[in-house]
Amino acid sequence: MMKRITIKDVAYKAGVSTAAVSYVLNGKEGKVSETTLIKIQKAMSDLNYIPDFSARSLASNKSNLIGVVIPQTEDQDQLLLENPFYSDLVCGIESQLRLKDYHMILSGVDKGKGYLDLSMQRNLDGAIIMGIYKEGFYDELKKVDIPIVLVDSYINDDYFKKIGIDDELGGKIATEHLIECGHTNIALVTGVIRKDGVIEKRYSGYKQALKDANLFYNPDHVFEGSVAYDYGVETGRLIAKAHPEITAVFATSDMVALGVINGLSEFGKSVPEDISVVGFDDISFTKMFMPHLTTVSQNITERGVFAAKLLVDAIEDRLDETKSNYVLSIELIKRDSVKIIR
Amino acid sequence: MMKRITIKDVAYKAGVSTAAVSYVLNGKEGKVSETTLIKIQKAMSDLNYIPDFSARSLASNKSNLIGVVIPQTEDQDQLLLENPFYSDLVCGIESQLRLKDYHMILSGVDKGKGYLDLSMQRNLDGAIIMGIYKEGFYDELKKVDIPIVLVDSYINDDYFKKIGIDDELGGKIATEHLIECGHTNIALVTGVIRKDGVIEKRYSGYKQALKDANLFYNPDHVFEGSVAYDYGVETGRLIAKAHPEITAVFATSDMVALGVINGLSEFGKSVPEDISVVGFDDISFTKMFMPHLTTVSQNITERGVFAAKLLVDAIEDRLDETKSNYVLSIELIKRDSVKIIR
DNA sequence: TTGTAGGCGTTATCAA
DNA sequence: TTGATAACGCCTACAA
Repeated sequence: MMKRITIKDVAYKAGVSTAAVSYVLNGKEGKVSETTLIKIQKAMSDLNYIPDFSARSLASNKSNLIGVVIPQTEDQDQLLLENPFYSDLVCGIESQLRLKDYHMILSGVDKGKGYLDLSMQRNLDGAIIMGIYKEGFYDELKKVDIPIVLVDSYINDDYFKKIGIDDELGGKIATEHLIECGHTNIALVTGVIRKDGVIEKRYSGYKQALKDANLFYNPDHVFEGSVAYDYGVETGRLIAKAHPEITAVFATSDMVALGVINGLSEFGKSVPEDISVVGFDDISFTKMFMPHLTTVSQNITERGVFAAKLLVDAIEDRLDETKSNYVLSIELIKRDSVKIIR
Repeated sequence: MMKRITIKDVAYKAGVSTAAVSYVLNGKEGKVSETTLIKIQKAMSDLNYIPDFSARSLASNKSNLIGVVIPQTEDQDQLLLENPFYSDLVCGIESQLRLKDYHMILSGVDKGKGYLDLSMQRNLDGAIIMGIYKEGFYDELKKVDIPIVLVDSYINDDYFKKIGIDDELGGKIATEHLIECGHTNIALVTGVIRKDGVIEKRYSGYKQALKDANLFYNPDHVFEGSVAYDYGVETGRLIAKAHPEITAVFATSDMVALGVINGLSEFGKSVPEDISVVGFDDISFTKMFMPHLTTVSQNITERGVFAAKLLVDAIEDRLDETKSNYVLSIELIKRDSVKIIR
């Protein structure tokens, strides 16, 4: 192991005190004279000095570490990174954090255990949490007292910065589009509708659109299971077999939409000829899938970037304290999975 | 912020010295008596003690942090996490690391900059590097003197632990399968063939299979560009338009294979009826794609788990020092994208 | 088996 | 504008 170059070595070489070095390290301009600044900078680069963040964190309580939490599979074993929605988000977050000189600890959260441990152990400067968790989880989070950005959560608590989209509107425009195209029997295929979750809002939007169009809301046409691909397949089959009246499907995630399409096709139903499908998310994968999916786009990577930027701003104290909800725009992208039937 | 509980508080509450607490913290059994052990444990849980890893890292040079590096997009901006191959791998790594009480810093590496900085700053205990980088990168890595696991690299240096598959064999069995099915004009669609990379080996396997079957190797049938989806589309179109003689394609990644299939279909060619395709990787996506892709499976998530396990073993010094290459098994998964033509 | 105390690399306070 | 020096929380000889 190469001997570690410390602030002392730099100070010695530059002929100044460690305090001076620390000042320039932390960009405390004005604390040192031009000449010493230059001496120190030279010494640092000559010696190839690399600061030790552990020491810095110990002394200053600032770690430049951000915790990023994403949901896990049911068995709490694997991260849901295979879901392109989350991986896109993480990409955005990472690129922005790196830009701002932060590092990211990506992890799931163990069942039972909370996130308190990790945040305290590592002196996290902040955290980005995706998905929704049980109540106690958030209470714990508050105890740590660091800035936290919640992605896709309708938790009603101004302590947290929340970034999301207007999910209700999303559900509404997706459904409206189908209605405009002449569909009246529109199924909803969705994940579990839980309080404070995005799904609940999309569901509301769906119902609202039906109501606005004076269409009958049929609970039998709501298929509530999961937003994963497999549930889509299952439901697609079911619709093909048992619901000839259904001519369109609004799926609350692209993944489940793709599943529906494949499930339908197993029974000879094709999209959009026989049944129209609208998805939600606009994951990068959809471009590879035939037919190209009409979907509600939410610019996922950009959201990751935004979340990271917001968090860093909060950490570095240049944020409007009062604002806690940030809503990004969405857009219906019309592609080839919807047929006009009148 | 809740006042931090330190080792001192615990010691005081348990009526022992801080040293004793530190001993039990580090599982130095035998250093403390049964009774003090119990007292300390009680004090720890009563006070809800959470150790500070920064301090620990500073004092002991052990951070329980692992660096994980994955390749980035060309512009060095975003991680390639949208590539399910990497996200699956990361899932495997994370789950295993969490199990062993390590955390993961996931990052790309900035152009120009090396990885030395991050590893030194954070006192990384080890690193997992995916993909291949330029020579200097590895030299730097060695300077840090921590265990390193390389995924998918044929770098010839025993300093690093390498985990991979027999890519040459993979290329061979994929091609052989096509040959067995009667194909003689088999195109190769692949990423850039670079030294010490996996692609080079798969390419060798391809050539070897042709040779073994006394088939003519036609350089015009090698399409070398990238392993990304878009290049596949492009090449699929090209083959459809300009290469009627080609009846089969071996694509060196599933992503590019899917691209080829879609590119072909744009010109009315369907798989496997008109052209057969074999992929490589067996990413989780393939199950959603029609036709189901015949591919060389490499059990990606498990590889991630294995890489993490290997690294932790190396860090904790229970590894056979002499062994530096670990080769995991692969398997040809026959699905629906290959047609028997004789 | 237990406790004391110095040190890890940095920041920050306070004098100079 | 500088420089000693005491924290920060933990580990680990060394001594008791």
